[in-house]
Amino acid sequence: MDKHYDAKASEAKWYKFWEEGGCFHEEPGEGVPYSVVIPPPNVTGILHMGHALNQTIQDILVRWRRMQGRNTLWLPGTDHAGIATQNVVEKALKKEGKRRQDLGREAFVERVWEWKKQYGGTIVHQQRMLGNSTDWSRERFTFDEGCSKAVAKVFCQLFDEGLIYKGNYIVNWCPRCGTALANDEVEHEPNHGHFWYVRYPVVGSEKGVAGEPYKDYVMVATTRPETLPGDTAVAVNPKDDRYAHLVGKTVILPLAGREIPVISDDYVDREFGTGIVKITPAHDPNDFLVGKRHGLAEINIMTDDAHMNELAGEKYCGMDRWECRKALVADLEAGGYLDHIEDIDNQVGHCYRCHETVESRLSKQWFVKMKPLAEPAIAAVKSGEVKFVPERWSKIYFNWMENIQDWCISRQLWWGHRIPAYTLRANAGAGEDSKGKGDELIFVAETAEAALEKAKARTGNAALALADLEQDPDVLDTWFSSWLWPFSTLGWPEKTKDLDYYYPTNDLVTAQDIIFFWVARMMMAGIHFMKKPPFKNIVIHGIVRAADGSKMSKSKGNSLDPLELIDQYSADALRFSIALITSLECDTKVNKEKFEIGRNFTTKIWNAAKFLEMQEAALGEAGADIRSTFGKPLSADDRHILWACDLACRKVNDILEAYRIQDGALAVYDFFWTQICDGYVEYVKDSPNKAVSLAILRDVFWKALRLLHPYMPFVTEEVAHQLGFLRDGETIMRAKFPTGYSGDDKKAWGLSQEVYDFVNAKREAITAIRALRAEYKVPPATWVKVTVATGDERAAVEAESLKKAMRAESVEFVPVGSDLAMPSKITAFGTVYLSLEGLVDKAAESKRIAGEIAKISGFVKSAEAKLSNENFVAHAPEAVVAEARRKLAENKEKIAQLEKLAKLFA
RNA sequence: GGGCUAUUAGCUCAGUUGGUUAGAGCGCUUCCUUGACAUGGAAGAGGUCAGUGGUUCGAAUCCACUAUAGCCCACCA
Repeated sequence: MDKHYDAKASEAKWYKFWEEGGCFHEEPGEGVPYSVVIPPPNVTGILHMGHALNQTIQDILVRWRRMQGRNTLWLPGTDHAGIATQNVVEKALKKEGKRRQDLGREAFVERVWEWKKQYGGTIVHQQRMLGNSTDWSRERFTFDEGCSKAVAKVFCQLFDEGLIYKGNYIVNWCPRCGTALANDEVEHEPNHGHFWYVRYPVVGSEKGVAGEPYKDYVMVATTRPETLPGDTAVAVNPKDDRYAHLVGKTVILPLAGREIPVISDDYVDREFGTGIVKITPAHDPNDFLVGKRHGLAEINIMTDDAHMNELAGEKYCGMDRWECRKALVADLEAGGYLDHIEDIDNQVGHCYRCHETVESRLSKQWFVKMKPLAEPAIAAVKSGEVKFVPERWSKIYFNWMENIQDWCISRQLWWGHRIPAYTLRANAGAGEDSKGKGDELIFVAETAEAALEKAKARTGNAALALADLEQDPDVLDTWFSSWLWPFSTLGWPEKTKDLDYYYPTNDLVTAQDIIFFWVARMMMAGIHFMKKPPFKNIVIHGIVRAADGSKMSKSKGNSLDPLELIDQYSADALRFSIALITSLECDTKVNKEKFEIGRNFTTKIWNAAKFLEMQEAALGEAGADIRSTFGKPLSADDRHILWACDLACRKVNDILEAYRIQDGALAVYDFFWTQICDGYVEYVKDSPNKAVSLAILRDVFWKALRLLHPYMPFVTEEVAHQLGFLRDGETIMRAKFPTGYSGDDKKAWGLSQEVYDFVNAKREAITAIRALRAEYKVPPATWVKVTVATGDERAAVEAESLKKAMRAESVEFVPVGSDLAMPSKITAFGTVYLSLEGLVDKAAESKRIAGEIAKISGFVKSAEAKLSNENFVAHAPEAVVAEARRKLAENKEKIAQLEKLAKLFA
């Protein structure tokens, strides 16, 4: 083996080997399936720490299951990310001085596809750097042919079932981009605004003179005076005694002169403003809901680009909204309607793309009725059919699902799945019955041809042609394709073997921020279209944060780049470190130094492997099989490591079964570093039976590598080959994941908890002597005399190995209770005494001892009190009581010895 | 305002149904380049588990309140 591990070369080599060798691929058929779909990253994306965490967890689960022998599929892919991708391409166009409108829809979409072809693979290549064992032969794209088919079918089915409708709704509207924005696409920012107090005269009251107050009016406070022409009511709280007498009356809308009712609604906050609100259903989301409850008219007074329309009144028609605000406020003042103006700090929504102030606006959009879909999805989690890990996330899921709102699925973009709804062009013969209530005739079908047939049948006009149909210009929300991801990627709506075998998937691993957008919707779609929830477990992990706890973002410059970390430390180091420092329970703060853990561990593994190789070479018996130890006597240390290995194997399996990725990393780290390297390797160096010990080391090493493989795929593969555990062409990916030793083997080797504890006790004794040496500043070169008071007859056998470890010229054994005045420490092995032969400063030592006695006395006192408490003795488990007794006795003995010592130094 | 979560060593975090004198990594102190490894080894210092009260023989763990921090939703006319 080389002196240093070349991670870069190794990682490139093995990934190529795995991918080209089809190691990530399985065919449906035999065995128990285990499948996972990746949360598809945006095709515009580049790999960030969130991906690294998310995908590391998935790869650990997937590699582990594969090694267990499950027929495993981890399906990769990307999301077409409508608005983000369109934005990227628009930016590129801008550099050429063009807008998308200059190209026209078709050419623009073509242009986006070209962009995708050229740059869309970036993240897919970056994922390979992580070592993901995704089956690239099944890679999908939410906008590929199959997924598009699925989207069209789903839309049509939901429409036929009456679950999709087109309706007026209040949406966040960006006047500059000309599109509806999802709630998460609106950024709220603090704003210094004003509160305009406006008087609405009560009908029947006398009109005052201009500039003077009306005698009888209601005072409304508003931050949006320009929406006043759209008011269709004013509202008060039903419990507000101040205004109870007004409810049911009508008031005059200033300037417009219309009469509007005074209504009462719980939405109104008595404490805020004047306690009276103007209701503008077409321009405020809350007012919209109030309007629905009270059957109010919705008057849209603005155009798509936020200019006033004719409904705003002749004077304001054509004005920009801010211009209108000025003009209208001036007119209110002139008319005596304006009482006063107040400063107020509030929040105003901005478009996340162009930063224009978002307008709440009534518009025709497509919606999915969510309630009927949500109910079975709630039930699936309630019944335990689908589980959240950690379980608490189900609360958040229920909270959202039980208050679910209809989903606005139309977007005024060009890049995305075109809505499969068609209307007849104006000049086409539509037939008499299609006109009437102002509703347009809509034909929803998966293809234009099918829509045409429907149109012909509906209108009775057989002469209609495709050219007479006009497709809805909008596209669907990106999530409308991702919510089908677990089955559309397996071939649905076709009946494929993959779908049959791998659906439902087993685990879905994602961060908390898309539980609503994605997880909940996948649940609904899976249950509705496949009749089965799309996965069995939903594993939610935290978010990766910067060292100061803030979100990582490129603009802040506080983000770590996983690719840089891979370059500097290796993919294994990145994976292991992130697994070790991340708990599912909460967010993770990371800084660069954290990744040294994984890098150092990689080095440790490499060096330990070198040790094994060298020792075997020296012995001239390279690669002895564990079977060569059968029937041979094993030392306590040999049996100790075998027991520890067995424990580790069981532990890691149990831990991964419970998705405790972090604990698994810790367990395997501790097993390798503490048990194998610090413990057994140190023993092997001086083992009296090296051939046997090396065979054992070889065996536990191979088990450790396999336990580690899900976390550190590359270095484990490399070392497994270097040490000859695998032949050329074989891979650790397909090696069996260790489950521990058989009961028969353990019996034959004489393994037991007792032996394991004995060796731990022996090591404790060694540590105690080292500590005593350090306390009394005995130089390392000085060989000391050690005495051990023990009743354990096994101890004497260890005298030789103790000598070396303690750097003792002699180790003497005496019976328990021997009266020795020497510095000592009590261990499970026995009490160890260190002969100093007058090496210390007596005064200082005497003082130190006094302090120590005081400290231990405190404990003895409280322990005595505890043990004299009848209730404790009666209720506490036996082992706890026994342990307490033992500790008490031990500490009493400690004090006795210290007192002897004190006399010695007095 | 509604919902959720956190507060344990200087830092980042474990601590699984309540039960030893509360652990790990990093950092820090001291010592050690002995043939796997200084990206290492040995030893050590450092915590009244945010606060107050309650339940209990026993609380970091369960309950209530308080303080502080964070997240999500709704967002204020």
